[in-house]
Amino acid sequence: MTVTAPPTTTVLPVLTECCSPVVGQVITPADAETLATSLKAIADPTRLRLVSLVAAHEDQEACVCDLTEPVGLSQPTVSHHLKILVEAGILSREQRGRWAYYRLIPDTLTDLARLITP
Amino acid sequence: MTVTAPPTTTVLPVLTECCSPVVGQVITPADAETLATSLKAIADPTRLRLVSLVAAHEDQEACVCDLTEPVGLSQPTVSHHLKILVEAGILSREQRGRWAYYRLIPDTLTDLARLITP
DNA sequence: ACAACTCATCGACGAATGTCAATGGGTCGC
DNA sequence: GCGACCCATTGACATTCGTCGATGAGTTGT
Repeated sequence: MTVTAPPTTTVLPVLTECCSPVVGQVITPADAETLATSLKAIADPTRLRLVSLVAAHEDQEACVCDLTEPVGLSQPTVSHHLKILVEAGILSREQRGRWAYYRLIPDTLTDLARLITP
Repeated sequence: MTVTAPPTTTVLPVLTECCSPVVGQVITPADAETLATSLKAIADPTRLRLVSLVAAHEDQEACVCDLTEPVGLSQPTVSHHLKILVEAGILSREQRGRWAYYRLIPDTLTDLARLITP
C-alpha cells in the first residue's frame, strides 16, 4: 500500500472545552489543572524552539530529521518533546511514508493567549 | 514609623526586553529560555489559581492570609509560589505593616499572550 | 518588654521532568 | 528478502519542582 494517512491524528480537545480566563472570575481547580497542562507544554525552551522551527519551516511543516540538528538534541529527545506538543494540541502529526510531518495548529496557541489575557 | 512602602518591589524586566513572537521568525535559544521561564511561572495550577484569586479579590489585592485557605496549601508553600510570580513580573508585592499585599501586573500577562500568539 | 501575629527562608523529601543510549517497528530502494 | 533509513518507545539517570514542618525576621498591641 502507499501513503497511509491516518486522519491527521487530531488530538484531545482539552483546551477548547476548558476554561474561563484566568482573570475575571476565579478559575476552578479543574480548569486551572487543564490550563496548566497546556501551558506546561510550551513552558520549555526546547519546545518553544520546536514550535518556532516548525512554523517557520518550508510549507509550514517539518519532520524530526529537520529538527534535531537545529535544537542540538538527540532524536529520541526531540521525538519526546514533539509528542508532548501533539498531545497538547499545539502541533499535529501526519505520517507520510517513512517521515512524520509536524505542523502548527494555530488555534491552540490563540486559545492559550486568550485565556491568560487580563 | 508607619506604612513603610518600598517602591512596590518592581521586578526584573526580562519579558519586555525579550523576545520575538514564537511564530514568525525562528526564536533564538536565549529568547526561548527567557520566554520559557516566564511561561513556567504560570504553568502551574496553584499559581494560576493564585493569580486568579488576587485579581478577583477586593481592591484587586490580597495578602498571603487571604490565599492559603482558598488554595488549601500551607503558608510557606503559598509564599513560595507568590515569590515565583513576583520574580516573573506577574504579581507585585507591597509590604504594609505586618501584611504583604500582592497585586496583578496585567502588562506581563498581556506580553506573554502577545508572544505566543501566531 | 513581651506576646501575638504575618510572612519569608531553610532543610528535607518524594514526584515529575529533560536527557540519552539502546532497541524495536515500519517503510523504501535495491 | 535485505539493508538502510526515519521515527517511537523503553529504561536509566540526574536535575528540577512542589510541598511541608520548623524556624527566623519584622510589626503591632498591651
